[in-house]
Amino acid sequence: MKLTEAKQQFISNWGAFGTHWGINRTMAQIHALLLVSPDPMTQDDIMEELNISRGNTNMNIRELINWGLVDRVLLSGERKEFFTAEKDIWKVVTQIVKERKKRELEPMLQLLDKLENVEGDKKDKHVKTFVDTVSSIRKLGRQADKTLDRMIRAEESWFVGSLIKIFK
Amino acid sequence: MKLTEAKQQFISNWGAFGTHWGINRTMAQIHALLLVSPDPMTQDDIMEELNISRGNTNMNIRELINWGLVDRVLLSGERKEFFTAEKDIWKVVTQIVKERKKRELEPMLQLLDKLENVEGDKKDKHVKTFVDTVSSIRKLGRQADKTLDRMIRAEESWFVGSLIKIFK
DNA sequence: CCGAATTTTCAAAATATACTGAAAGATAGA
DNA sequence: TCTATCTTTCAGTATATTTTGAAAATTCGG
Repeated sequence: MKLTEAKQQFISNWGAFGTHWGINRTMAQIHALLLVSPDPMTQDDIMEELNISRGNTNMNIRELINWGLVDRVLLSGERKEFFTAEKDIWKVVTQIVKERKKRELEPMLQLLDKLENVEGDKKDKHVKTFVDTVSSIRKLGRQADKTLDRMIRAEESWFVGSLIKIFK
Repeated sequence: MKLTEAKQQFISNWGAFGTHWGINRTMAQIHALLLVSPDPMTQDDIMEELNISRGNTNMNIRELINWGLVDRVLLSGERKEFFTAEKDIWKVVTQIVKERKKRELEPMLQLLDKLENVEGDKKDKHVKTFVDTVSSIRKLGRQADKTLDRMIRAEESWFVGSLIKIFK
């Protein structure tokens, strides 16, 4: 397979993959493109390569920057802004975990804390089932939260341990 | 907070949470409802509780059954079908991991294997960056795949280890 | 086998999400 | 400061996804 075709397949599949995880197709595709591009690219480069509008490109680059996955780069002598993606996949994963934890897991845990204190008689099976379920989700969530913190700090844990051997 | 209100908040937030992870709102809400319901429910119960149509209810229940998160239950003397959700959260998580691995991770790994064999001169920096990126994603993915297998088998690993202490 | 009860299907409608492109805003060199 | 270049915004449009509801299919007791 030729590079051009391989690149297209990678980008298109990465986009589809992203949509299964609540990430919009274009954002995932821009990320994929930058991941496999050796040099920083401009908005116009990206627009052209992916056949998308200026507005769309701009919006999704910004979002990628917010997620900490893409950086703005200024090349001396160039007026335009260039963009580049972090290539160390372990860092990419860590960054995504960090953000999703903050945006989704933590608010969910706060909610569960609140819901666990529902009024009512624990002998009522409806109350009991509700409290038990919420409580077990909360516990699992808290545990995951702690573990992910450890992973982010990249100091211990099996996952980091086994992966660090491969990547560092 | 009263049970009714708590239940509603749980269901509605679980639905919103799901959408961030590529799961449709209704499916997540039905799951949430069944999770906190002590007894099996019929389609009509669910329709009424969540104010959704028969078709929608039916389709999403089926999908939850496909995911292995909900079971059809036949109560003796009852013509209607009843539905119930697995309440053991660890089993729920394992089941979701198992399915997503099969549906998303494995196909992605197959693609990456193929793409890593792109033609071309490795000294060309475009080829090199492509191959390096694909290769590092593939390696991380393979590692994750193995680890998740272990987690599914629930026989070892930090995560299981630390969680099993809490849940079993 | 009949027919009422129940479940499933799916085309059409509703809703939610993403994308475009032109205009406004910002920036930097002359 | 002025102007050409580049970036950002956002209302309108397009696309994708979800939901409805009525009709078709299935099921089960008699």
